[in-house]
Amino acid sequence: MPQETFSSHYDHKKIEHATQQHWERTAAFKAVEDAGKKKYYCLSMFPYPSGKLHMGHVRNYTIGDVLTRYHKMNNYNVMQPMGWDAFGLPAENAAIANKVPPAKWTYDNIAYMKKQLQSLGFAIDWSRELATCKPDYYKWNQWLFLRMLEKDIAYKKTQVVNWDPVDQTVLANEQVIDGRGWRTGAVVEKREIPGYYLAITQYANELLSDLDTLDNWPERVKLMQANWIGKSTGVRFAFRHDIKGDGGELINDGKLWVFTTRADTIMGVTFCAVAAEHPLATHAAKNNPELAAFIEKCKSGSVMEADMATMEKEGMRTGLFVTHPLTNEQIEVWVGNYVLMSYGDGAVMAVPAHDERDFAFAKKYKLRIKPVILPEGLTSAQGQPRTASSAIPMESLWDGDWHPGFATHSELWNSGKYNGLTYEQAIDAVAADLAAKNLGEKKVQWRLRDWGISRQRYWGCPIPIIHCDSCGSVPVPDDQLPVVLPDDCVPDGSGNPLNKLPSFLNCNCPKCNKPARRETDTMDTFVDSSWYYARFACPGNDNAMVDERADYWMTVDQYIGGIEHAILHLLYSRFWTKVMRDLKLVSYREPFSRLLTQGMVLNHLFSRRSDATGIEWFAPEEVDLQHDASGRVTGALAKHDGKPVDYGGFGTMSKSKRNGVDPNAMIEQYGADTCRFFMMFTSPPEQTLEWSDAGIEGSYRFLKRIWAFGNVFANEVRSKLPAARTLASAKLPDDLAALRRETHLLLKQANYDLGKQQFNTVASACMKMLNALEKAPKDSAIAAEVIEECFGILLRVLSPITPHITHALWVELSYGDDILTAPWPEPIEAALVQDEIELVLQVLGKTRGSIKVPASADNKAIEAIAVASETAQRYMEGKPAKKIIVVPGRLVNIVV
RNA sequence: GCCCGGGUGGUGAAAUUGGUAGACACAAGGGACUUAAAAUCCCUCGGCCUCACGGCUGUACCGGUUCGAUUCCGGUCCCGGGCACCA
Repeated sequence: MPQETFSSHYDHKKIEHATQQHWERTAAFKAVEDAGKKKYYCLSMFPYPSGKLHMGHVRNYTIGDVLTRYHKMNNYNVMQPMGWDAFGLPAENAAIANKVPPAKWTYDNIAYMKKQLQSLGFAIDWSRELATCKPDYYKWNQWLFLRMLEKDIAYKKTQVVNWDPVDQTVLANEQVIDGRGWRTGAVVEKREIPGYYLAITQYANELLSDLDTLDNWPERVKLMQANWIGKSTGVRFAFRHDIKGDGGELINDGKLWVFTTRADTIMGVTFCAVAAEHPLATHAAKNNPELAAFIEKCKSGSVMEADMATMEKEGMRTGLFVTHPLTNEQIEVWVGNYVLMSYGDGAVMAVPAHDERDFAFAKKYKLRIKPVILPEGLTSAQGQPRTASSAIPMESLWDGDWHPGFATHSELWNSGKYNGLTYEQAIDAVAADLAAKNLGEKKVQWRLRDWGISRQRYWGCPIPIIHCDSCGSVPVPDDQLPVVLPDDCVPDGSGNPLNKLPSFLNCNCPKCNKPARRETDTMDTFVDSSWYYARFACPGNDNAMVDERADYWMTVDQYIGGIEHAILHLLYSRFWTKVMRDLKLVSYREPFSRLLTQGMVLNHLFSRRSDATGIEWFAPEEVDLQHDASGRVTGALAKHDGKPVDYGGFGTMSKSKRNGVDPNAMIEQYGADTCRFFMMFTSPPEQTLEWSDAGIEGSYRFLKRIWAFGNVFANEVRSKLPAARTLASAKLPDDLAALRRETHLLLKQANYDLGKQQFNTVASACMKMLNALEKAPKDSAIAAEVIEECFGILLRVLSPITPHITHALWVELSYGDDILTAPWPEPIEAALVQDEIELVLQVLGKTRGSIKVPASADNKAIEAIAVASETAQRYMEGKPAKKIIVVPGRLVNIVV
C-alpha cells in the first residue's frame, strides 16, 4: 500500500470495520475438524441474554478471545463457539413488568447482544451458535432425562419450596427478601410438593476422586467442590422408644434414628432434637396446642441454608423420652427449628458440651451439659479436669463459668469404658458396641444432596411426563419428543401459565390412550447449561444428542467463566458428563480439562425497600453519591426525587440489581481494541474488579502511539531497510543491542505470563516495548532492521488483545497478509546475553547499593567483589563478614 | 453461621510466591511547545526527618520464624463469592 494513503490519524472505527470485514471475507474463525492438527477448544461460559452485555461479559470473552488467538498463532486448530443460556427467571419478570412474552423478549435480547459481541471482534465461529430455549436443543434435555428415568438416576419425591400464600405461587430464593415474597410482601411459607430429582449422590464418590485428575483447575475450585460434596464418615444409630401411634403401632418401629460425625461424644448426649415434620413431633403435637403452634411456626420462613444457619435457634419440649442405646438413660426429645427433615433422618443427638450449636441451645433452655472430652493439655491420668478457678463438673446446668471446648484432638473422659480413648479409637469402639446391639453402624455420609430439577415456572424446558389417572406418571415416548413449550404465554406472577393452557395441558396417555394431563413443571436451567459445550461440537444433528464430531473437539481445552459458578454449574456439568459416559454417549470422564475462573466485575449497589413495593434497585447513574471525610461512600440520593437510597457496598454486576455497565458507550468512543486492552490491562483475570473506567484514556493513548509508531515506521524506517537482512550476524552498537535485548527480555516475560494466563503484565510488556522503540535511533540500515524485528514482535504479542489495529499495521507495513496466521514470536537467546550483570548489595539484610560483576563470575568471585566494594566497607564498619549469602543473578547479603 | 478467595501509594496494579517493594499505567502538580486551547513531549509523585548527601519507616492489624517476609506460621479485623429455585 502506498505510504501516502496510510492515515496518520488513528481512526479506530474505520480500522475495526475493515478488519472485521476481512475476517468475515476469509471465514477466519470457521472451525473445521482436522485430525492432522492439534485442536484447541476454547469456551467461555455462555451468557444469559439479559438485555445487554455488561463489563463482566467483556472481561470474560476478551480473556477467551486472547487465549483463542494466541493458540491460533501457535498453530492449533482452534474452535471458539458462542450461544445463549436462554431460559430463566428474568424473562418472566420482564413479562410481568412489560406484558411481553418471554420468548420475544429473549430473542430480541439475543439479537442485540450478538451485535455487541460482534462489534468487539471476538474470534467466534458463529455457525455453531445455539440457544437453549430452542426445541432442537432442549429436545435432548428431555431425551436424556427419559434415559435417566430408565436408569433410576431420575426419580420423583417431595421437595420443600418457598410458597407465597398471596400469589399462590412458588418463589425462587432470589424472590424471597427478608422472609417475604418480593411482589406481595407476604410472609413466605415452606411447602412440600412433588418434584423430580437427579441422583447426583450416586456419583458422589467419583465426582470427589476425579477432582484429583483435574490438574489444570484452580485449587480453590477443587477445594470448594470437595467441601460441597462433603464426604464424612460417621455413625448412624437409634435411640429406642415405645411410643405408639393412634393405631397402636410403634412409631418408626420404636427407633429414633440419628446420624453423627461425633460418635466419640455419644456419652455426653443430654437431649435429642427432631425436625418439625418428624413423626414424633407430629405425634406429640396432637394433644399439645402450644407445640402444634410452634411446629406451624417452624414451617414458615425461608428454606435457604444461610438463613437456617444464622437464625435464632428455637425449640420446644415434646414431653417424649427415648432410651440411650449405650447407657439406657432416658433422653428427652425436643423439636428444633434448626433440624431439617430433608437431612439424614430429620433428627439429631445433642451434646451441648462439645457442639457449638447444642451448647447455645442448652444455655438458652437450661439443659444439662455433660463434658466427655478432656480440655486440651490434660490427660486422664491427671484425674478430675479443672478450669482456672474450679473443677469441671461431671454434669451440670451451665453456670457461666466453664466451657470444655469443641475440639476432637483430646482424649475421652467421663465416658465409662471409653475413658482415655482418642477420637478415632472412640468412634470405632462406639460403632462396634452399637452394631453388637443392632442399633447402629458406621456410615459414610455425604453433604451433597440429590439435584431437584423441577421448577414451577413457564420459561424453561418442559419435563416430558404425562399424568394419567389410571397409569400414573408416564414418560413421553421418544417419538413424541420434543415436548414443545408454547412461546406466546405471558406470565403474570401468579403461578405457571401452562396450568391455564388447555392446548398444552390436555393430551392422551401414551399407555392407555385415555385423556391425560401434561406435566407443567419445567427443568432447572442448570440442566440446559450442563451439556451445551458438547452440542457446540456437533451442531445441527437432529438424530442424536452428540455425534463423532464431538469426539474430535471434546474435551474443552480451556473453559473460562466467573468464580460464582465454581460449585453448582461446574459440578452439574461434571455429573452430566459422567451420566452421558455411562450411557455410552461420550468416552471422556470430565468435560473441562483446563479452567480459568475469572474474578467478578463489581459495581456499587443502591436500593430502597418498602412494604408496598418490596425492593427497588437503582442504577449507579441514577443516584448522587454521599461520602464521608475519608472519601468512602456512605449513602446516596436518588436523582429523580432527591430522597436517600440505601448503599449496599459493591456487588456483582447484574440485571436484577441494575448495576451493570453497558460497554456500548465505551466501544463507540474508544473502539473495541481500547476496551479489550483496558479490560486486560486493568487487573489480572482471576481477581475481583471494582469497576471504574478511570484509566481508559491511557489505553486509548497507547493505541494511538502504536498507530503513530506505525507511521514512523512507514515514513522513516522502511526506506532504510536493506534488501538483504543482516541482523542475524551483525555486531550491534550498544544502544541497538540494548533495545533488542530489552525487547526479547520483555517477549520472554510476556510468553511466561501468557502461560500463567496473566494478561495485565502482557499488556504492560507491550507498553514497555513501545517505550523502548520510541527512544530508538532510526538513522541507519541496521537500526531499521532492529526496529523491524522489535516492532514485529510487539505487534504479534499485542495482537490477541487488540486484533484490529495490529492486523491493520501488520498488513500496512508489509509484515504479511494476516497476522492471525503469523507464527508466534520466540525470544532469540543470542539477543539476551550480556557481559556484566548488576547485583543488589545488602549488609545485614538491608539494601545498601549494587555491584557490577562479570556474567561469568562464580559465587567466590562475587563474594570477593562484594566485600571489597566501597559500599560494603562503609556499612561493615571494619567488622569481619560472618556469612555471605549469594542469590545468583539477584543479590549478595553480607552478615557481620 | 459454614466453605472459598482477597486486603500493597490519591487510583488500577507489579514483584517468575523467601531476595532491590511500588515496574507499567491512571490521576495530580510543575515545565516545554502554542496567540490560546487541545494534542504531544519532559520532570516530580508512599510517609517522616534533612538545604542536600542521605537516614528511618512502610505491603489491613497484632505477634512469630529468618541473614532477609507482600510472600511462611499463629491470631484479629474488613471486603467479595458460594450456600443447592438468580444465572
